[in-house]
Amino acid sequence: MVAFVAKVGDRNASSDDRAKDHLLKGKDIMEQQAMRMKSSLSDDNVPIYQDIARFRAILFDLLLKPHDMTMSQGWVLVHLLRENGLRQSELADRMDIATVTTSKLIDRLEARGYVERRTDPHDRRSNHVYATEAAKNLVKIMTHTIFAVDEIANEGISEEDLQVTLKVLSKMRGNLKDTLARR
Amino acid sequence: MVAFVAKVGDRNASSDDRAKDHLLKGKDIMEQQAMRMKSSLSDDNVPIYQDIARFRAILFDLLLKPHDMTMSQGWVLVHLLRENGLRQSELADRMDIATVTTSKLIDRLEARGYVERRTDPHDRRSNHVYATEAAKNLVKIMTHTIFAVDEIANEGISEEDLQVTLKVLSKMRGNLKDTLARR
DNA sequence: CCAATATAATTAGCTTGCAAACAGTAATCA
DNA sequence: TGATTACTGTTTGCAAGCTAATTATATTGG
Repeated sequence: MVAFVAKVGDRNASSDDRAKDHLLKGKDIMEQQAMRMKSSLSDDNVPIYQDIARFRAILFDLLLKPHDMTMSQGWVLVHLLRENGLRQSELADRMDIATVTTSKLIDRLEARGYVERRTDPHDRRSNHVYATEAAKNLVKIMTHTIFAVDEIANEGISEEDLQVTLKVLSKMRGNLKDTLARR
Repeated sequence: MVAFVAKVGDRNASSDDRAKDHLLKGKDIMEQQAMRMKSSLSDDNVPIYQDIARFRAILFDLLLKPHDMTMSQGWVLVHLLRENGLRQSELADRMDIATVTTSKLIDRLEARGYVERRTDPHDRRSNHVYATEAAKNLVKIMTHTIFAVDEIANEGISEEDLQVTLKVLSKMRGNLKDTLARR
């Protein structure tokens, strides 16, 4: 399997490209080369974040299916049982998703009786969302499912390497979040 | 910020739970505890794979928007320019996505003239997909975009830690893929 | 040779995510 | 006070992913 970066590297080095390159903001070729080596070992490692997230979601939803629940909806309940009565916008903040996404997640949860919307009497724009009794079981199930998925994903990985990885991923998330926040 | 695993840990240790625990397959409490420590530093680190994938996709699509392209569609073109004429099912294999997803991605790309379907004369069930001339520019843009996203995401992370992380993520992807393959 | 099975692509229908546009409400400032 | 500005949530419309079912074609076993 040939590395993607190696394959397209030559094409990239053309003066034509250099001239109209605004994505890399005028870094010189050597710097670009260094960055390229750093950013990904091979083409197979570029979409790896997407792949892992997708596989984890499939596995998660597979394990949650018998309990009439999905990963995303489960996370809503986890957040609410930690801070019950959050406004929808606060919930969106906690989960780093758009308010419109929260809105639809709550629709589905409310339809099945897991949560309840109550309008704030002091600010009638706001809905506070409360987890119902039915939701409480789900958190135990979520906990089990998280462990089950992690157990599978982390098989054969040393504790030390895993710690480094979690530290790095945490930094990455911060970098990306900051960039998207100030766009 | 209190760790999720710590908060729900006590509830988990109840004998009731242990009895009907089938997700963790009878591991004893100490083992569960160890696994718990290993799997995630805190609740904030559980959905981190989803977050990073989502943020990367948003950033990717933001950078590709001026070029009338999305991340997922761009990857199709990258694969086709490496192995032109792949069948749809082969493309799905390469990208680790379902064939139905490939089908729709190709629909959108074909509508804008980036790819072309040609029925296999020897097996009329199969379509071979060819990238057109219009697609070739996109690969250069994809390359730039990958670098731009990685540059942002990897800011302030040591080369050494990044290597460890990519090695770990690669293993994780393998673990998850294998598990999903044999379900 | 034909019936059963397998494979390739699509259709239908769902979830989760986004952006843009809207309505309703609250807050600010002139 | 009244007009403008800002915030909260929803509607609409789309992309990208999935499963399940369908259609058409190949392959295989009896």
